[in-house]
Amino acid sequence: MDTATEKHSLTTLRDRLADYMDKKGLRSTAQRRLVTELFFKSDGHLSIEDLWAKVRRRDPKVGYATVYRTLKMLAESGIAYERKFGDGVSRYEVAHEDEHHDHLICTECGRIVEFEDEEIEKLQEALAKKAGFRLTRHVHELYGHCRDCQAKASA
Amino acid sequence: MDTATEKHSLTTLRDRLADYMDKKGLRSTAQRRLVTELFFKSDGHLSIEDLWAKVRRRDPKVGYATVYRTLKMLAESGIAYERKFGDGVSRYEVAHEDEHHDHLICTECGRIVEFEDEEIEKLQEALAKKAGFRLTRHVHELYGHCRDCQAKASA
DNA sequence: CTCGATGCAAATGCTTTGCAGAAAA
DNA sequence: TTTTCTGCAAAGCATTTGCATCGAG
Repeated sequence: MDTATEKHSLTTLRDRLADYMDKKGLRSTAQRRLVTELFFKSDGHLSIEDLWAKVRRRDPKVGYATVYRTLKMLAESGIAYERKFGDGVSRYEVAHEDEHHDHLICTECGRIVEFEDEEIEKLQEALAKKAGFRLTRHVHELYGHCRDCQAKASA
Repeated sequence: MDTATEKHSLTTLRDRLADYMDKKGLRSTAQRRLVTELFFKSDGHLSIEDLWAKVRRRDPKVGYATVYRTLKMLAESGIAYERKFGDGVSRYEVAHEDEHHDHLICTECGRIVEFEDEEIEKLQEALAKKAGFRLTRHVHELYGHCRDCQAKASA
């Protein structure tokens, strides 16, 4: 494992991407550099539309399909995760190595909070094994109202 | 709570539905009776398409939209759950009172196995509380390969 | 030069809806 | 008769893709 300071650095992400593109013979274009940079710097959980908006502030000529295809590339390379929460829109987030988390989603304001729980991971692994399954991935999303929205509701 | 013997009976489901339709002023039609009966008798996790196929074996004139709208009605009444697993298709299953379960899904053959885990439920409730969330629902899906598909793969 | 990448527009795939005719109540 | 329901076809909507053109290597 990397040291704590460089574990989540942008440099690491850029290197991983460069390796992947090199191996696959993919080309480095101005559009791809723009899309990936803005993606890496974002908070995560962006829809294609969200990222496209950011990209177009810098270069209005970039097409939706390019952002779409670049995010797909990031997902295939393992640098991004593609998530579908309940609203029918795909969202993407940076996939930091050796880190895994799930999500709490506020159905009032759309806020997304990440969580990790070793205990739950172990239980689900054990339970899958008992059912004869070998797990490859899982989806664990908790929907509800965040503190702020509860306060607003009772005000 | 009902006695164990009638807890999951079709009679109970039919009664719950009758109550709901009565309260809402919804009408009992031949199509709705056919769709709901076939749905109640099925194993669960049916797509609209799946149920439509069953319905049309009995009455080829029933339209897709009628099955769609009837399932929506069942979901709104709380008699069915609408689920979206990774494949972009909505699936419906009977929502038995006082029972909750999550799913193991084989990404090879599509098999769906239900599971329940008190421990996990408690942990996620605790964790949500700590984050200031009041939970309304959750999605917990475990994807992997079932025993049969593992066997096939190594054969 | 060559082959992959881009931008646009059109195609998908599923869900949802408008509407005229059919049928409960 | 009045109001809801049905079936069909069309509209929505996010995601994907075909293709002529552009540009990295």
